[in-house]
Amino acid sequence: MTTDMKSPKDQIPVSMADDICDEFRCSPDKVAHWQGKLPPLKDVAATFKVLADETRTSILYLLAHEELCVCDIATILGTTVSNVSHHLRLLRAQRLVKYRREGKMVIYSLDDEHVLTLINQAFIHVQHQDQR
Amino acid sequence: MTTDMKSPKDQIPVSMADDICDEFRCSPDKVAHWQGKLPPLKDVAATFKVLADETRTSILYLLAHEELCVCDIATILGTTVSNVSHHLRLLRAQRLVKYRREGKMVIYSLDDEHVLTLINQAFIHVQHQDQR
DNA sequence: TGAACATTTGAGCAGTTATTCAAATGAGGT
DNA sequence: ACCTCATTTGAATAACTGCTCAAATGTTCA
Repeated sequence: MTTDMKSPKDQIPVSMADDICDEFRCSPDKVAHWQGKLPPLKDVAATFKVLADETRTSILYLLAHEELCVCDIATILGTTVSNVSHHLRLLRAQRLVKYRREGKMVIYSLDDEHVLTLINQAFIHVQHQDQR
Repeated sequence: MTTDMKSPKDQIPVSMADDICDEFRCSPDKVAHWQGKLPPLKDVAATFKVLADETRTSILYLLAHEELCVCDIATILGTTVSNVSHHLRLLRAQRLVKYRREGKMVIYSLDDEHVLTLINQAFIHVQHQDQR
């Protein structure tokens, strides 16, 4: 899960970076128009990265319907408890899920209803793509 | 970009798989309820995977506003033409962008308005997360 | 035809990611 | 205190991803 994308320009010493003029080759106007106007798409991509894993989307989908313990999630998804726990840690860090202890078990539930909108939209997108 | 997640159960010989009863440990009812009821979240995750890269979301964002040649995209994003071309190939395979030749140049444009909904939702999600 | 430019392609590399295993932690029951 | 069960954690590994470079393809123009 990379956080920053490195622009090759950053590694070039300033003295050599005067080929900036070359940057405006094809359509100077179009290129100039976008100077510094790009929104923070890094964060957007990061959001998608969290959802770009079947195990994680499945966990979120399950928790959207009912709260579950780690063991149940692992059993339902047909994977290891350890594996699920690792993914839950990531989802917890993103504050997408919350948890509470109940005896020996830890019960997880959804902590962000809004991601469901995102998942549902992706669902629609898949169907939308299939009929093409 | 992985397509399938492997269930460990698949590698276990049938004779040993009779510990299936153990699968229903914590909440048999909850686990049973989900048997075969999970929607195709693999496709959903795959959709997110395409968008889980800053360069690609940036390309889509740019093309949502105007059509551009490869060189311009590369210049605006501050990366290599080659790199952009690789990403465009992926987006083309997903039918998210289309292209036409114009002289020596190849002009790319958006071919799927619906992904913008997804990107916009992700934007909202980011803002929604920031104020917590 | 050949030079110049725009784009594509393939190979290789470095960094990242998902999964597994083994060991550690925590909590309840005897 | 000990044993058992549920979960967490860390290390190790195999697979994947994005980027770069060099070479190939395609197109225009002289």
